[in-house]
Amino acid sequence: MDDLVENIYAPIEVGEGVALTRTERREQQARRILAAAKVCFVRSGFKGASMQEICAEVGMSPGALYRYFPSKEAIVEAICEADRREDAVLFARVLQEPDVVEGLVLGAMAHIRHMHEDDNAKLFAEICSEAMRNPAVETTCMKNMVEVQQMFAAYIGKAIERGEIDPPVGLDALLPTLMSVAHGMALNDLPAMGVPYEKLEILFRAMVVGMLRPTASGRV
Amino acid sequence: MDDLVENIYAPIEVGEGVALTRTERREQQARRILAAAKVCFVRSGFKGASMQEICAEVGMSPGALYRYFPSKEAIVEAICEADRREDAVLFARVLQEPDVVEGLVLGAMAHIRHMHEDDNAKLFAEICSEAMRNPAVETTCMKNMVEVQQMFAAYIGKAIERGEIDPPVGLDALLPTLMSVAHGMALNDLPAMGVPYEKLEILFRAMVVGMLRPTASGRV
DNA sequence: AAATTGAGAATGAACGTTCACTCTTTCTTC
DNA sequence: GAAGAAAGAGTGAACGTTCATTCTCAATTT
Repeated sequence: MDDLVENIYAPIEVGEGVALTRTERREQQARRILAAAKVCFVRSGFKGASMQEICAEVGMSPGALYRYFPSKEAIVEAICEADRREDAVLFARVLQEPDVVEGLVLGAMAHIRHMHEDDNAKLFAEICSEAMRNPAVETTCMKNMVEVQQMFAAYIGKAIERGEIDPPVGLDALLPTLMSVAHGMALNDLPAMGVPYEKLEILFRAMVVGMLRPTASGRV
Repeated sequence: MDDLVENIYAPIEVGEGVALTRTERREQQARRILAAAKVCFVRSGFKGASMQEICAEVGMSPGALYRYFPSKEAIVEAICEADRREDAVLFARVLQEPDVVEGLVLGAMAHIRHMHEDDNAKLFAEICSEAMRNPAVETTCMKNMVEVQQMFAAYIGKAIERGEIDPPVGLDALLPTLMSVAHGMALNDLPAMGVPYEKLEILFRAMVVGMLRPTASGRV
């Protein structure tokens, strides 16, 4: 971290003397800025963190930083975009689990685990409130949510067709509710509040069973 | 709203020519400021809303406003305090319901309904992210949460003693989880997303039944 | 030589807060 | 109960600071 100042034009993370192309270096610098900005936003909030604070965190002058991002708003949007994408990728793994109840438990637990690590819950809380008044961020969140929701709708829909589960309400009500439940558990960072993962899993499974109502024929 | 400017010393909301005492007037002005500040904070966020914006919303000069609150921070804290208290009062009603499952359903639905109205969900999202870095707000939220949680712990604990329910985990894990679930459903403002109250209620009841496991003897 | 990357001072707008002041109400004194 | 002093409520310009952003220029790479 400290030796970055020594030679500012040297490759940033030198791995066995590998030289970086111009565009590679540019991308690496941009990533460095985003990582530092995330730290600042978690610490001070989107509005509360100043460009100077971010500059200090990256170890870069304002002039240099503005070569990579045209505005603070652009950094905020890039961070939200990246965070939401990370989340969507996490959920995608679920689809491989044949048992739909276990699939949802797996997905929720991965989500909660992810939020618990690296201050992601704090960032997510910030994104949620920002999305309520920043149209660009709102669009990003909406797009992500719809994407994840459609994915799960197909996953759960197939289980219904196979007759494995029999939910008391339609998918259009079931899915937003399921997601908001997982959302709440992740946002509150229950592991940080002393609730162990195992108990969380037991409870979430109980909830999912209650909502999906697995049929006798669906049981393994 | 407009005629407030005509005579600045007249009672603010004149009801049948009733004159207000000094302190009554002061309290009324303070409430007026808080109401206007809430509108601004929902619109622009705690950091995003300026004192000028709040002044314009109340129809008051900065000098006057600072007679009622010593700082912007004080207004933020007062708003958070009031919102959390409102929430706690709402939950308190639940305790009168003898059936514990119905009590929790009632509480959660009231909570969700309350959040859906008056932009309370937006304010709550703001409070959540503020609580993560503002110690004063964090304390307010914590105190409120502990209070509500203890109330519910006693309520559910008694039902366990009576043998009406048999949850798979202890109260220390059950309560935070239950609360974060209701929290998530309220924060996401599911009614605004097109999920009707009735279906929400069906799903929440199914979840609670799954988590509390009512016994045969407890059934009505 | 041309282009890229960076530093860091400078810029103007906006911020929270304070100030000197005016107007209204209340209290005191006769 | 009228006159005058004291206190309270409100105004809006002004203050010092901080903000996001830009500008000028030097160092480095191609």
